[in-house]
Amino acid sequence: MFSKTCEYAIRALLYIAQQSDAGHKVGFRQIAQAIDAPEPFLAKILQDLTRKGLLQSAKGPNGGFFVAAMDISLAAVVRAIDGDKLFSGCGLGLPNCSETNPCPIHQQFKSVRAQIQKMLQSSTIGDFNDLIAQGLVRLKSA
Amino acid sequence: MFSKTCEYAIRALLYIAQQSDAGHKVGFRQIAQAIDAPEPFLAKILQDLTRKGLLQSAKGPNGGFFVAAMDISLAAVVRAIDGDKLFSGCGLGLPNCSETNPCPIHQQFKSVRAQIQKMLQSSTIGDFNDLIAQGLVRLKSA
DNA sequence: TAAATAAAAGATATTTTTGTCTTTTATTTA
DNA sequence: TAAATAAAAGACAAAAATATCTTTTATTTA
Ligand code: FES
Ligand code: FES
Repeated sequence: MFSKTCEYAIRALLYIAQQSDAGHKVGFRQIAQAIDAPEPFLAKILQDLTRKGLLQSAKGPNGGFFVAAMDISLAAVVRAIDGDKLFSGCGLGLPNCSETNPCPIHQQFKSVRAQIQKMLQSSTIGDFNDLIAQGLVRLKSA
Repeated sequence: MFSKTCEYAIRALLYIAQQSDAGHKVGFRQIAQAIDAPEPFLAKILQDLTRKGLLQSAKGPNGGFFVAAMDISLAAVVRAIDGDKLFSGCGLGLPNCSETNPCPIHQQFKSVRAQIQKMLQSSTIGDFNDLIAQGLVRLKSA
């Protein structure tokens, strides 16, 4: 569904959002540990998210990553990392999905695609702060 | 959503099913042309599908690929090629998606996943024969 | 100002996916 | 049986995704 990069990005943002909510900035090592991601790879992803404005960072002692806008949708994150293929691309990989030139599964796929978009559009990275803080959901395996 | 391999597999099966319905066996070159796929790569995929019984082949003159069972579901094709990650895997890439140890988006994702499965389970490779024969849907771009 | 801290950037490496080429085997028909 | 046809198999190649390592830059605090 999502690329590995995108999975790490979402998990990292959810974690950082929760930590920011609790008043903490976090370093990428700590984030990598919290979401079980490879450190240098995650660092790259965080840099990218920061450049794109989905995340903020501060250098120096007491620095780290933090979230300023809790109302960024998961859809925005997916779009930033994976592009909008998931939201408008053809299910069978054909170019230019359209009503006038549909592939066999176009109608059915279109509706599924809309469901996915709805799900991602209606959740923000701040929506899960409490669940995460209370330990009711996980961001890593172990 | 699906891997490129899986996209080619579905498009190829839909094409072969329609041709079989019309009484024709087809060679992999013709299939590659019909669905706009790289010939040798497609040949590999067809071999794999044949080994797995989703497709039949005949060697020699007047040979080619053909479909014996029109009632194979698209879900079975996806499962054969991409495995069942799409049907039971975690949306955030965590191992062992489960109710008791859910990730933040588990509930929402579970329902989307079920939608996808329903769509793929309720369509068979023979369901589109007429639409394809009438040229009402496409299997390639140009 | 010096030292410590932490992110940013750049170069490099590995793995997986996707795509290609050549040889072999099986089948049919003349 | 010989020739033609077509898939099967195996080795190989390129591209993209994923992951790692090292150096640089900015910031804070003592
Ligand atoms: S054309 Fe394939 S999903 Fe729209
Ligand atoms: S645990 Fe993530 S979708 Fe179920």
